Amino acid sequence: MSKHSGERTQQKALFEFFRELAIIQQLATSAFNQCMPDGLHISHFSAISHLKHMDKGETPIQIANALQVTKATMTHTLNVLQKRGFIEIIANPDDGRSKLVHLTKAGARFQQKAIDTLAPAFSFIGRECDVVELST
Amino acid sequence: MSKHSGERTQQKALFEFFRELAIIQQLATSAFNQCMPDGLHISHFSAISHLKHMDKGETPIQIANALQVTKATMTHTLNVLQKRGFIEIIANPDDGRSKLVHLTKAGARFQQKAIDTLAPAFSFIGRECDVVELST
DNA sequence: TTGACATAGTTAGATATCATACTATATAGT
DNA sequence: ACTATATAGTATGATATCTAACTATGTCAA
Repeated sequence: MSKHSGERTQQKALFEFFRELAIIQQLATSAFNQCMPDGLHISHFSAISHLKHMDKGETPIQIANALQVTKATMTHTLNVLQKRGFIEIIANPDDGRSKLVHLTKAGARFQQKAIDTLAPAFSFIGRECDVVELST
Repeated sequence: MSKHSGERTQQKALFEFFRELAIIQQLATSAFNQCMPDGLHISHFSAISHLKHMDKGETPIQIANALQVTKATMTHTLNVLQKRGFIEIIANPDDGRSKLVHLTKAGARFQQKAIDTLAPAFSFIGRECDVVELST
């Protein structure tokens, strides 16, 4: 096989890999979204989950980077969460340009509620695959 | 460790797995989209790529199922592609409710152009990982 | 100190996607 | 044959996301 046809084969494999990745992720996203309580989206859950892990307030930019979305998108997401009362946004005392986002008690309750709602839908994965090893 | 805490650990691992999956997919999608020629989106590339693999005309529903999007979304995607002249949509002779989608020469050219544009941006993966084995 | 550049966040406009409701055609059971 | 149900596709309205442009604040170098 020529070097060129090998590269083409590899290209094809790459594209198919990413296509499969997109499909799996879309299926998971769809399933998540359909289970999300109160008409919220997985992006809201992700932001709140990130905040819960962090415990200390994070800047919108930090959250955007962690979740790999643009800062404009994060502005939008945080507005929704603030209107719902799931987060508090205050000025960042260390940087006049910036803000700090904190999870509220209601936000933490929502996160737990979402997990409880989602878990049954995904429990089949736990039955099929033993992924406990993945967590340390 | 109690059965319950084991389940919770597993839950956490699952959520983190899907979060990572979403981030990787979002990075890949973003990179794809930034490289897409003519201001098109990866969804257009995916649909065209699917048609190219199929060679025979497919119904919108078949394409939607293959790419895991809703039929409403596929209607939208196909409208864009049709306006660009990348596909032809005809009535399905076997089913009065349905249609058949065919790739045009221009559509095939676009697909090749997209691959040529995308390949350099993703070639680093080929250098880092030997994924040739994945393709059969 | 001040001016150039960098960074945080917002705003505006575009688009992809979804859920829902609708039309038209097909299929199956009586 | 007729009616009920299912399926293919479209239309509508909502939302999440993106890019680009903008404001405000911080940083650094001359």
